[in-house]
Amino acid sequence: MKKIIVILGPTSSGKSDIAIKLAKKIGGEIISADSRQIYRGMDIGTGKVLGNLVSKRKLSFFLSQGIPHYMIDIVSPRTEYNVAKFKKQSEKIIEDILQRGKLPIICGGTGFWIQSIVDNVNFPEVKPDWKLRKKLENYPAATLFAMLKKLDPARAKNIDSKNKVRLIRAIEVCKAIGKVPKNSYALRVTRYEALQIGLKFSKEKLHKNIEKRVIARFKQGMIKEVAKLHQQGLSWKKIQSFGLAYFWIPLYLQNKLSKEELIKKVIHAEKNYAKRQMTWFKRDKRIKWLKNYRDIEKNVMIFMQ
RNA sequence: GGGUGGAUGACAGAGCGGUCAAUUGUACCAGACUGUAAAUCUGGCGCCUUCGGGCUACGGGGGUUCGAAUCCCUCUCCACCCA
Repeated sequence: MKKIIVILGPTSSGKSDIAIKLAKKIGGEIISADSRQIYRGMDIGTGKVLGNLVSKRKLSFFLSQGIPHYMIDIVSPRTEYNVAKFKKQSEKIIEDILQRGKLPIICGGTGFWIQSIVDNVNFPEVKPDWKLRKKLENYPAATLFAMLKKLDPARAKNIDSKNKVRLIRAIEVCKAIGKVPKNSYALRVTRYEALQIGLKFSKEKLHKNIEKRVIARFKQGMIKEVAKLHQQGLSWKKIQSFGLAYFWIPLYLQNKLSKEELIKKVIHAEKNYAKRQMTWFKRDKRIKWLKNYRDIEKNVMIFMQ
């Protein structure tokens, strides 16, 4: 089976550096699996550009050395993007990389997106029905759950009955194609043989890294970046929907928050985010958790043989 | 010096005689996750437990009461007002 490498980990774990080093060593090309780095104009806040990670100059340096990065800056922040699109698009890229005899390295922190490729998750082809969604949003979760139960008892069985976002999507799929296709959540036929490597840190170390990085980002002009996005016509609400720093900075720019509070909030949000990421990763027992680059390289070499 | 209002779990803040180990929010811990995933959602959160319950708790001390976080007295501290 075709082989791919995955480098994953929580925010601030230094994934990018490792991935680039590895790519250079073994002739790899990098596919970013990051749900926010896909957007153009969101550079500092998403960690695309940063001191101890990959500065813009550094990034182009590596690019010029023939290590391409895919799935970065691919759409405008106005675009509705999602896992299904990510999966389709990056699988094409993976095939292309493999065809050229190179090694695809998926690098990122968006667990769901990584899983979509590793487990070949099959998403139903049902586009968002905004009118329906708007209507359903008014109902309480219990009502939505009852609706779904009638439409598709099988899906109702394993859905989170209190999560409106999920319930609405499930109902949407049912309305469009009868019910949620079974294989969309039960059948997994893998397409690639993936070596998933996780970068592990103690919580203390990770928190320190996060603090350092957030402060560095502010120094680099993260606030200006957000102001610019707004100038370009993105509403505060839209910007806030991107989460973390993008959630809090608009409040500061509207004078609803002091700078000191802002920095605190962003650091806190990043730490919580890292925790959520780890919760996701922890349950995948196939992930090999490693600490230093040498071990990673060794494991990759063995895997490649 | 006089008066008034306060003191509640990590913090904020409800409760104002029993149904209170104490609403709620935040923080913290754990978890879920199949087309929004940096999103969305769930559970736990005094101590002990053979999971029946037991113990210690709403600033300190004392009292009233079958019963007090809730009422009374007093002390300490805080806030505001009058001197």
